[in-house]
Amino acid sequence: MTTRDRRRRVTIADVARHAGVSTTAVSKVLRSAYGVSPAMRERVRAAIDELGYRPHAAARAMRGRTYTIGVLLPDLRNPFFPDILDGLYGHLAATDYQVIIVTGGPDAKTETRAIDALVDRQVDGMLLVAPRVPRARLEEVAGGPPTVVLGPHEKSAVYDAVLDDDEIGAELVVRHLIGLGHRRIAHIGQREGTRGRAAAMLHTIRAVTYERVMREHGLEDEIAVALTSYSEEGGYRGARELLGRSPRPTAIFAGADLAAFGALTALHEAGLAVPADMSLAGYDNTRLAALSDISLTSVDQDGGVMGRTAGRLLLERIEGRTSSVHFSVTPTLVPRRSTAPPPPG
Amino acid sequence: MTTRDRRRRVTIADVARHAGVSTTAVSKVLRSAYGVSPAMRERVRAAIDELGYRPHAAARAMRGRTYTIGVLLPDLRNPFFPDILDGLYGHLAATDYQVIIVTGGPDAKTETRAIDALVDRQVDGMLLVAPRVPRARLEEVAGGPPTVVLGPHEKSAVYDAVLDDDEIGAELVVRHLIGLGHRRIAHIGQREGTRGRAAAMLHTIRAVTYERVMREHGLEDEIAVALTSYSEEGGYRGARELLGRSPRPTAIFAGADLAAFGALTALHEAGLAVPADMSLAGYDNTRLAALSDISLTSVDQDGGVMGRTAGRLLLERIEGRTSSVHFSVTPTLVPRRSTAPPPPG
DNA sequence: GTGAAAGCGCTAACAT
DNA sequence: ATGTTAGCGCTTTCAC
Repeated sequence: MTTRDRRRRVTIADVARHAGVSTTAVSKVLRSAYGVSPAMRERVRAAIDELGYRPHAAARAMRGRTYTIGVLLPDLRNPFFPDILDGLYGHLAATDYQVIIVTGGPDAKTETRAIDALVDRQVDGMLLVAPRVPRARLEEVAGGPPTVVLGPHEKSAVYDAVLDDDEIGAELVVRHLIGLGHRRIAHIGQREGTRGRAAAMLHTIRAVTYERVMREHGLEDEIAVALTSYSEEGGYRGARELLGRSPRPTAIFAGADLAAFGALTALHEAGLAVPADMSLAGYDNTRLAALSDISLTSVDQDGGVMGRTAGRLLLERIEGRTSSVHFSVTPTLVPRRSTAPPPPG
Repeated sequence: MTTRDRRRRVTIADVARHAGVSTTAVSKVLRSAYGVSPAMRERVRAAIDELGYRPHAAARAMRGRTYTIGVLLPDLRNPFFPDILDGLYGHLAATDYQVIIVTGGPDAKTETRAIDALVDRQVDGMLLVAPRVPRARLEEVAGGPPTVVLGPHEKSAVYDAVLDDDEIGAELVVRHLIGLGHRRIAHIGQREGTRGRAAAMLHTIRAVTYERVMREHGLEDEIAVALTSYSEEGGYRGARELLGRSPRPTAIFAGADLAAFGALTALHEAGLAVPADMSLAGYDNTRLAALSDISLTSVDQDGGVMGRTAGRLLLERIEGRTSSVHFSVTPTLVPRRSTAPPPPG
C-alpha cells in the first residue's frame, strides 16, 4: 500500500530508475526469467513495492503474455457453469493468471463476436464452454491462443477437449425411468443452431441416446422429443409442448437441470404433481436440484474436475505442449424424489 | 468471411497497403473520426472486409480506447446478477463495446486483484457490483477508468452509483410478515468483511431496516439475526442457527433469494413445512423464486433497469461527463406462497 | 482531406 | 549478469 500517482501509471521505467537498474532487469524479475542476481532481484522487488507498480497487461500483450485466461460461457444463468469455473479458479489460484469471462449470447453470430473479443484481447489461453460456432471456426481460433473446448464430443488436433460422457449419463436417466416402470418417457432437448456438427454436440448426444435406449427397450413408439433450449424458458416451452400430446407422457427427461426447472413451472400450471402425476429428471446435478422442495433426479458430471482439468491443460499448452489431449469424466445418476413409478392405470 | 492468415494477424498496415492509403486513414475510418472523404471510407471498408481485419484491442489499449467494459461480480452463483448483465448487454448491444467479467472471489484481497486486473487491461469503463473493498480504494480506482458502483448506498464525487432502495425493500418484507401476524421474525444477513463502510452496504441496510421496523412495532425483543453470507451455504447455516434458538422464529427474512434457497434446505432437514410451520421471504425476486415448487415471497428490484442504467452512465462518462450521478430504483414486494400467517398457538 | 512519424509500456534480441 | 535498443499495432499530433 503506497501512494500511487493518480494521473500517470507507474511504468517499468519508473521502477528501473528508482532501483537504479535497467528496464530489462525489471522485466526479467517480473517474469522470473533467467539471469538476475539475488541482489538485483531484491532491489527491484523493493522498488516495485515502494512505487506500487503493476505490469500493464495491455502493454505486455504487445510483446509477450497477458497472463489472462479467457472463458466463453453460453450464458450466466445455467448454475452448472459456476461449478466449472470454481475448478478452473482452483487450478489457477497459485499462478499469476487472471480469468476473464465473456458470454456467447443468443446465437452463433454473437458467440463469434465474443470469441473474437477474447482473441483480440490477446488472452494466453481460452476455455470455450459448449461453443456453438462451426467446428472449422474452432480450429481456426485454436490456431491462435491455446484452446480447450468443453462439451462437444469432437477430437481435434489443434485444441484439447474436456467432456462428460453424455451417452452414459443419458442412458442412466432413461434406464432409471424405465426401471421405475415408465414407458411414455419424453425428452426436452436443445434445438441445433450448429450447422455441420450436430452429432458432436452434447445436447444431441443426450437426445440421440435417449432415443436409442427407448428403442432398445421396445419403446420406439413412445419416443417424444421437444427441442427448445437448455434454459428455464426452453424447459417451460418444451414441457408445454409435450403435455399437449396425447397420450401424455408419464416422465420427462430434461437435458439440463435448468430446463427441468422451467418444466416444473409448466407442470405446475397444468395442475400436475411431481412425481405423482409426472416424473421429471434433469442433467448436471446443480446445487439447486438438491433443494428439498425441488429434489430433482439428475446426472452428476463433476464440473469442478472438468474446470480444474481445463486449467491444467491450458497451462500445459501455454508451456509448450502441442499434442492434443482428450479428457472425459464419467457421470453418475443421483436419484431424488422427482422420479417415481408412473401413476397406476 | 474471407481467408485469414493463420500465423500473423492482419494489421492496420495490411489494410492500408491493400487500400492504397495511409494507416492514419484506416485508423480514422475505424473510429469514424473526422476528416475522411466518403470515397476513402469506402475503399478502406472494402479492404477491411476483404482481409477480414479486426482491430487488435491490446494494441489499441496502448493509445486509445479498448472498447471494453469490465464488470466485477462477487460471484457467478447469485441468479440476480444475470438480470443486471442482461440490462447492460441490452444497452451496449448497439455499440462496439464488449463486456468482460471478473469475479471478486472470497475476500477483499481477491476482489482487489480482480479490479486491478480490469484496470491493467485498460477497460474503458467498469461496473463494480456490490464491491467489498474499502471505499477509499473505490475512489482511487475510479480515478482511472469511468466507474459505476452498483449496490452500496454511497455518494461519491468520482463514480456514479446505481442502487436499489434497500430500506424500502426490507421494510416491505418485514411489514408484510408482521401484517400476516408474525412476531418472531428472524433475519439472515451477510457478515461484514468491509471495514469502515458497513453502514453503506446493502446487506447492512437490509439488516438495520429489519431491526428498525421490528422496533417500530414493539418487537424489539423478538429481533434475531444470523449473519452469514448471501449464498446458498450462508442461508443454510443462518437458518440452522436461527432454528436452534428458543423460542423458534415463525418467519425468516433472508436478505437474498439465494440465501433463502439455502434456508429452505435447513428447514426441510428440520422437518418444517413452508409456510405451514415457517414463513420464508427472500430478496431479489430471481426467476427461481417464481418456481412453483419454491414460490418464494421476494422483493423485486429490477436488475434489468439497473444494468441498463449502468451502461448508459458508463457511456456518458466515457464521452466526457465528469459530474456524478446517483440512480436509485424503488423495489416492490412480490408475495408468494412461502409466506402465510404463523401457525396457531 | 491526407499522410509521415513519434510514441504508448513492455519484451527480447543482441551487445557488453 | 546487466544494459541498449528495436519493435509489437495502434492513435495522434503535425505537416502538407
